[in-house]
Amino acid sequence: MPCHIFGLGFTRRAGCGLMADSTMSQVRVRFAPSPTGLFHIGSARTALFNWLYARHTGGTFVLRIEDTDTARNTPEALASLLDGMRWLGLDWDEGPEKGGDVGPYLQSERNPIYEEYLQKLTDAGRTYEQDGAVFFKLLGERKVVFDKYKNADIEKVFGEPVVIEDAIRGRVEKTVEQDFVLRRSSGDFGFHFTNVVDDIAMAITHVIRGEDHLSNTARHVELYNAFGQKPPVFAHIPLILKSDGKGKMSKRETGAYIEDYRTKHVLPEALRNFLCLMGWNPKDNSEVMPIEEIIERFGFDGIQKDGARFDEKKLAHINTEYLRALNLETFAWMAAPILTEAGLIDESVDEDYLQAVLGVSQEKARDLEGLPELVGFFFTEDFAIDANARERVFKKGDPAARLRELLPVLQGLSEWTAPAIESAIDSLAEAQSVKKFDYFPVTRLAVSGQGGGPDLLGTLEVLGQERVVARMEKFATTL
RNA sequence: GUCCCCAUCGUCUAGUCAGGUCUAGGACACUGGAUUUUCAUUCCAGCGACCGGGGUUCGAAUCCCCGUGGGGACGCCA
Repeated sequence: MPCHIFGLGFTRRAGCGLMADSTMSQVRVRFAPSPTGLFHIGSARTALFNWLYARHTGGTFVLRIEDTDTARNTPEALASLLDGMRWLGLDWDEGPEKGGDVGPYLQSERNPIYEEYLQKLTDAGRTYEQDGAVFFKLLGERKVVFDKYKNADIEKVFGEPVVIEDAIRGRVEKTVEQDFVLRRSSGDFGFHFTNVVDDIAMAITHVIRGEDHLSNTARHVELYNAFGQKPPVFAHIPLILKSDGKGKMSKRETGAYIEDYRTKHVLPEALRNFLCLMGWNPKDNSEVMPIEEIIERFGFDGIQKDGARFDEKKLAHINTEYLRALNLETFAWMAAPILTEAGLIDESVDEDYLQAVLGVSQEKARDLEGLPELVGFFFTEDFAIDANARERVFKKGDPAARLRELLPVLQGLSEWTAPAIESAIDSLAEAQSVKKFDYFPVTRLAVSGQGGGPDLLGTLEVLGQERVVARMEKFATTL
């Protein structure tokens, strides 16, 4: 069967098979980053939207590494990228480590393919060489004009505008005014060329990328036209803007890298959910929802046109919601390394005790990052008494007296459970004609050094009678 | 400077394509109140926006034009 997706009559490549008959309408999207730095939040969102669209349509998600800039690529950047993708749960169907029928998936290994395509352009008279580089020759009238931005005379081409069919923005017309480089004098191929060639060779049907590429797209359509190829559906998604000030979220912005969120122990599912909401929404006020539901509902018509400012407070909120929703086993599994890292526990920790601590603490935790601070007193006798908390506690009533009254009661308690402790305090309060409330703050301060924290009765139960009594006695000596 | 995209609460957004149901809805943040052992949680309430000006229309957040504002691109980077 002739391969008709290559208009210029290429020999059949592996990719052609994918386009045969019944799978003709199969969606194929790609994420095509260049490994030149840490995995950026904006890139991650682009990857996410491609992934969502592929999963939504049952299509294929291709990961292609655009590493043609040999001077800037690093193996670390590639590792950061693949790691970040995995961390966010964005699995690719074809690409590095995975293979596929239209590989290789590293542009640095695709030179023969580029040579072949370049030859077609040359045969069609659409290229020329200048200063050792190969340029794409636009069609149209040429004039040398003064360019104010570049402050120089340049040759401009006045040709027909190109039409971009954008799934989000509609029909966009733009004229490409200058020839551009296909192959650099170094011998490396340029971005516009490799990007388009690969999208053709990999049978990409939808190009979902940041709006910053919209003006490049005109050049790309010129190439598609020159190749006699029908351009894919473009979908230019809005940029993520920095949370304050001007401009898009760029390098060196706080929170610009996926790595930042990993070190802060943000839950990947929470970050992913938040990122879904940056420029897309399901139109019915739903926000926090399982990824399966987002996949189900994702589509171009829910995508916003203007840039979205990054709001870390909303991310924090969504992260808290995910954290609270975790079952105890998962919560414990995630918490253990963080507590270990903070030096609070080691391998010798009693698993049941750890579970009990986390059980009473989970509903108070806002994030995993702050967990060591929240539960530190469970694991050491060497905790500080918070000065502000102490001041507040001693501001009203006679907490010292309450502590001295409660101490013997707790000491003599035969059943050490939260309900038993509570009823003991109830009886004591009644006998002393004070409110039960009066016993709590000072007790919390004595056993934890804090003014707030996990449920007090639960905390006492988990801590155990011996330690509670000892801590109260120790605290009493400071009064 | 040129070209392209965009324009609803402080922020993310619904509503705009098919004009009336919008005294513009939700969420985050903020403020107040209730509950509570807690500067936690939960609940309730409040605050708070259609960028401006023209036009079309009985009627415009919604359509058109012009301003203005924001974003992006203008590399032998991707």
